Amino acid sequence: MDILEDLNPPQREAVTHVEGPLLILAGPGSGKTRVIAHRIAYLVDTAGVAPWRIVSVTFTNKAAREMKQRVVAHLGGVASDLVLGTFHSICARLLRVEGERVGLPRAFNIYDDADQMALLKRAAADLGIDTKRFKERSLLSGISRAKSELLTAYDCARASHDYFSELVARTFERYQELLKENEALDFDDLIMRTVEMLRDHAEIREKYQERFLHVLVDEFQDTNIAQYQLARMFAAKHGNICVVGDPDQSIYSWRSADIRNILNFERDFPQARIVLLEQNYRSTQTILDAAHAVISGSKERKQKSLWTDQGPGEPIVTYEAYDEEEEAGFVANEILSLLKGGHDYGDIAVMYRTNAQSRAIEEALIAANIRYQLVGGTRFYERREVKDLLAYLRLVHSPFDAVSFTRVVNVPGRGVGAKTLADLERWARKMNVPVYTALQVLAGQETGRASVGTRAERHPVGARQARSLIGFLRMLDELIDVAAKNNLSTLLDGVLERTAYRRYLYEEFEEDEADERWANIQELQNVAAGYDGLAPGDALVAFLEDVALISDADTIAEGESDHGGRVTLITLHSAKGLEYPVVFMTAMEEGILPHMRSFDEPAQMEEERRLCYVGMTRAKERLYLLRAFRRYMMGASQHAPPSRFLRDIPPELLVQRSAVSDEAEAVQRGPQRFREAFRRGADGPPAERDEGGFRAGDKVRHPSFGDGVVVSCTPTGGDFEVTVAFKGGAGIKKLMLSFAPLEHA
DNA sequence: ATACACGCGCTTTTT
DNA sequence: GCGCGTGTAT
Repeated sequence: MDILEDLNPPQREAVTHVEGPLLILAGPGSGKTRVIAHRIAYLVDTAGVAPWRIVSVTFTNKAAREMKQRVVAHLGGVASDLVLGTFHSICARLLRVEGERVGLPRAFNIYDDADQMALLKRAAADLGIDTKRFKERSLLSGISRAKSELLTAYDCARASHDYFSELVARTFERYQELLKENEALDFDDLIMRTVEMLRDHAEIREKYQERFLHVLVDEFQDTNIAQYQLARMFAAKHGNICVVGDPDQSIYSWRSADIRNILNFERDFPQARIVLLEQNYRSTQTILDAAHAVISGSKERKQKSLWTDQGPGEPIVTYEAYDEEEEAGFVANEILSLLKGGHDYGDIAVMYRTNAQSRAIEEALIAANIRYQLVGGTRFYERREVKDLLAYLRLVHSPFDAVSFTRVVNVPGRGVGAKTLADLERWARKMNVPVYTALQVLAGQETGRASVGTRAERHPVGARQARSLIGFLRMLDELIDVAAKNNLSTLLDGVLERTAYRRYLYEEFEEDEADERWANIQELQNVAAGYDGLAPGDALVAFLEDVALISDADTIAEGESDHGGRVTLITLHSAKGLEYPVVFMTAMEEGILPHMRSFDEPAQMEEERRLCYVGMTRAKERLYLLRAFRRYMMGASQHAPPSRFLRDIPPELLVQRSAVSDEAEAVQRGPQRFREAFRRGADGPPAERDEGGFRAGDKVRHPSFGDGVVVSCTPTGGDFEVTVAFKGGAGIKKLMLSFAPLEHA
């Protein structure tokens, strides 16, 4: 079979082991996606398995798409019969098909994080919870964690052991009621309800268990208990379950991913074949050695090696910048010379621990005129204008969706304020009907003439407000009508037209901001147009579902080597599964990587280590490990010592880069020396060495910004803020200098 | 009902 | 340094 030819022996074993459970432990860059794709092709071509009897679960939609492409390359069109997607998308599909039989509304909406928060706030408010003391976010994550272990609100209540967990249980119960009222499922529900459905309904369970001859799970180390349970249920009849993962790349425990699943797998399937993929086809030996040195610092880890026959390649470049601005400047400069050296924009990624760090990098890249794409941050589908329009579409799909209703009932403004809305909601609750129904009743009362008593006795809303509300209801009904008869583009046009959304944008925002937001809406129209081939009802369902389950990482442009490439700015988490010839890891500092929130939890510290490992192993040819001497965090400038992970890397693998060696060395030695270097740098006479630091007119030289003149120096707390005008393009910079001797020296 | 001003707490990571 | 919620003035 020719598909086996270009595989190494363990890969070949992983592909051809057809019968029975299989655990593939695959190091980074070991070709695991290829192995899965080949395995699917092998199952179909050689083992004669019908594609529709194979279910293959990936972590992101992008991974699913990639997988599909690869399988199509082997198998052609029949690949479209595969059940291939993320846990969430596969479950959503299953629930659409079977959900009605188990009591799910036929048109449920899927709530994303923001919707969940909105709902949770209501639940907390209903219960009178002091959200100053108990954060909505932690209540929600408590609920989420419970669901990912298949626990119900009732289970939680029984297991609650302190006040907080009791509160979580109570909030959970109310939150779940609200979801039901709104005809919505959250992310965790998608999994949990599917598991419950299969558990409680024998005929549905048997149907799928009979059907799924082979189950494949990628990124197994990132699955939670519920997902593992689901995979096991899928595979229960035929027992052909193949999971692929790498414990060293487990970085999602905060999302309830349970590293124990791998151990449990070995326990649940003692006869499972285990295959280790250790040969790396991605990185140079230098990068692998450094990454290995970092991950080896982890305790309780299965010893696993990584090797390549590629040779050592370039040393890893480290650099300590003065602050994040200079760090970003270094990145930009280095990118420019890489581009000159023949690299393409698409070859390069800049990675960071937290999204907030992207700003400094972005500014530097803009200044240097370097094209980039930002992954994460304010995502397209989280933009206000996009969410508004989606809320309209969701209302059309399911008018009982109160979260969407609340969002747009007064957007654009139509004179329905918070008070009116609250009155309406209270009234609806009194009658024990959804808000939408209450609104219909209200409309009936206002239009019908046979009214008894005063208006206030019927509904609690003022006349003007009632008119606005009825207008909104009529519009919604019209749109529902439009949706039934027309394609999705027409529906979206209808929404825009009837709401005069464009006018609203230009009234609400400055012109250029309105332009930008309108462009986003046009982009949304482009996406919607892609569904115009489907029947009206199906298109809306498919569109809303795709949008709810899509993540930003799914839209990363492929690093095509044409001239349209862009430098990628991405968090370490989102970078998992990707690879780039050149990788910059920024902010290799204590407090950032590892993050300060991990300091008191050894298990979390281990996860930070794995995160660092994941980042390093994204690099194919060149790796940069950068840090800044001080960094602005939460408004204040703070000194950050180098990351402990840097210390684990053998020095012979590293080369320290500096712009001007003397000064750069001073930077590394701390502010005292740095200041001296600063003074010494220029040709003028040294300023008086009084405690005030610099004086206006002092000539200075900075390792990155070059020569400059001090404009002012003002003491702020224990520090001095020095403003320097630099010659050439660097402009005026403010630098913070500290006189306190630092542990750094 | 809306518009603006002020204070507060906080930032991990995302399907 | 920013977004959010609360408070006050039109």
